Amino acid sequence: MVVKLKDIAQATGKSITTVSRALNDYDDVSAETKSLVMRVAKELGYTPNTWAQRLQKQHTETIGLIIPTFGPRFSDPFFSELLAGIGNRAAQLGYDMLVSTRSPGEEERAAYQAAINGRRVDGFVLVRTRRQDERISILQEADFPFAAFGRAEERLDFPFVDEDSTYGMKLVVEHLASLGHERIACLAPPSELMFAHYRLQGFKEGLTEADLQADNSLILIGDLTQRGGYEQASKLLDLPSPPTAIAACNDLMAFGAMSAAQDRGLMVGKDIAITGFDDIPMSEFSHPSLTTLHQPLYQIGGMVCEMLIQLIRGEPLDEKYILLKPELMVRQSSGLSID
Amino acid sequence: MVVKLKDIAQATGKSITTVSRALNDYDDVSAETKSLVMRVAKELGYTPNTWAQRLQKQHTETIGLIIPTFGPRFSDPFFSELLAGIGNRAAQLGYDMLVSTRSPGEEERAAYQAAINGRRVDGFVLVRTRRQDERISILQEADFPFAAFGRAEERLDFPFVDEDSTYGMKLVVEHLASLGHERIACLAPPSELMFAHYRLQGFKEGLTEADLQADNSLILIGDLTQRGGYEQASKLLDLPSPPTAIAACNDLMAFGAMSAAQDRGLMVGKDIAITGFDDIPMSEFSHPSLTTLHQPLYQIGGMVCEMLIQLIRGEPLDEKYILLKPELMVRQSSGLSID
DNA sequence: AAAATCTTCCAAAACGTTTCGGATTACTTT
DNA sequence: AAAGTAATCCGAAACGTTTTGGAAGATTTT
Repeated sequence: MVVKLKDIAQATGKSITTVSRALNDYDDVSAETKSLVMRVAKELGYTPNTWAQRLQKQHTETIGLIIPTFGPRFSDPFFSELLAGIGNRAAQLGYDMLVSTRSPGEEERAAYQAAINGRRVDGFVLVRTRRQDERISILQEADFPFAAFGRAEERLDFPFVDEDSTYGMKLVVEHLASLGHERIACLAPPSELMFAHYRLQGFKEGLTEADLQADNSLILIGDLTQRGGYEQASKLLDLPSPPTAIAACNDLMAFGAMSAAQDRGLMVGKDIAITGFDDIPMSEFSHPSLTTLHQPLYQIGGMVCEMLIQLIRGEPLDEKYILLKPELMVRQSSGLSID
Repeated sequence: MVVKLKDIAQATGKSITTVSRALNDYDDVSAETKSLVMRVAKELGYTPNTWAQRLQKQHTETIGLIIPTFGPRFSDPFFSELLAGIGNRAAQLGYDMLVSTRSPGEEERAAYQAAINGRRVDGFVLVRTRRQDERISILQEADFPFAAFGRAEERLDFPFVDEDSTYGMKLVVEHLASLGHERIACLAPPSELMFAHYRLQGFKEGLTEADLQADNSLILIGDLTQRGGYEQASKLLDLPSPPTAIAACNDLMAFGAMSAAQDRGLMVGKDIAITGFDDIPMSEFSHPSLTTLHQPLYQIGGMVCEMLIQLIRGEPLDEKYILLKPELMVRQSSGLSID
């Protein structure tokens, strides 16, 4: 049988109220009673019933995270890093994390609504923001706390952490241009994703600044997976005049592109330059190692989580908008100067 | 304001009881009343308060997953695949998933105790079983439902899914031996992990069956990360007479080993053979692509989850013990015959 | 016409906790 | 000795739901 307050009350001869107040360290309970109650509670192995507590206190000490997926899975290392960052910070701050996956659309909407109305979580971490992001409007209308990794199209006001993707892609293009590349292709993410916008913008600005011609046939959209990168890069490489460099908008697609190049007998880092974005742990160990932009995903997860919890607790936010500068990690895949 | 049963009762002129029963489709409510209640509930945007429901019903429709970590993170793609499998199956069956990470020891124990006593979840999925696994005894003593991915040392009786690692490693050794390798090294996992035991056993049995000498100096323990694989493989490669093949016990270490070899100017798949275990999505796209053992992690996650939920619901289990045969995926990293 | 059976409804209790608003006792102060 | 103040304690209400055990009325059976 599970021990409840009543049992402790009986064992100590005190009332339920007093036991409760003793355990919560109220100061209208004598030191004596407190220590008695504590001792007995420990002896009996008491742990509070979470639901009763939550029903009463009206908050859950739980944050929610609904990962948007297109296929059924989210095995993207990008998410695992982020998830780890969020989860561990949450644990440190005494919060649980409720995780699920939904594909954007009716299902996702319903999941948010249910969680909000059922007060299942105290707030949400939003990841991979989209241009017209209905999640944001749902949460804002319900006046429900959330913090996001990523910005939104319209200048909606909510706390976020984001990296300056535009800046990052400019760095990459500048790097490639400085190596002598003139036909630089881009593997872009699906355009409804907010970061697709920023990265593509950076890519284009980078070309302009390097006095290079933008060629739309060299911008292909991939689904962020290795397979997608492979397929789109194959198309690029089979063009009559293929690019000499491919800037992928995430590492996974870059790996796919590397495979496509290697399958065509090209030596990545010599015959062709390939770059990524994210710097997932893998990229340091691939062959050749991947030139990419470092995002401290684990830390970012922690930051978003902390923001959210401050928001939930009604504490003032240290910073409401955080924009990080990604760092260019030059490795082998971009190679040396091509001339 | 959040809509509750009382509001619907008021709006319809029925009692709270009737409203509750109408919404739950009891058959002592007239069809008329039911549809009225349903309509009004929809109009008002009613969603039940989860905690009140749980407090009353005494179950949570939530499964727990505590990922054991050594460092602070769990960005291992192995876990993300598995997590995805568990989470999606759980969602399909109407369950939430509560995820956290703890490093084995006091912290982990406390997390389990709190979740059990606070009835925070209905059951646990246990991953990465250990030889003396206190989690199992805690759960069994509390008579708390759980299903595991992995077996345990003592023949404790609990439902599990596992792959036959011994068989898998034998396949690998056989494959390497058939290519002419005689000095085969092994990158083993920390020995307290249950699967370390099975994989090492398979490795040794494989050697015996191939009439090869086991050489303990060729068995090194790594921490399952790329970095660990890199470091341990470096030691092997710097031996006076280095191995010609390295069988790593997971893909991540295999990738690390590949880097170590490549950094020494060796061509993997030609100068040295390297194999992995798990077949994470990455391994198909690495260069060279990795010969490894395929485990359907996503499906395994789903299976364990389903077992657990059957257990929770008191339904008979389709199968209580599931042992899967991993499949050898021969790719480039093991190369061709070496003579 | 009385008794039995359905059908439809509901008041009240229960789940385990926290909190509100006193109540009691003991100790100080007048 | 009476009045005031602290220090402890506790009964009852509340959180929002489900379930128990019946009640009321309509219909059928005897």
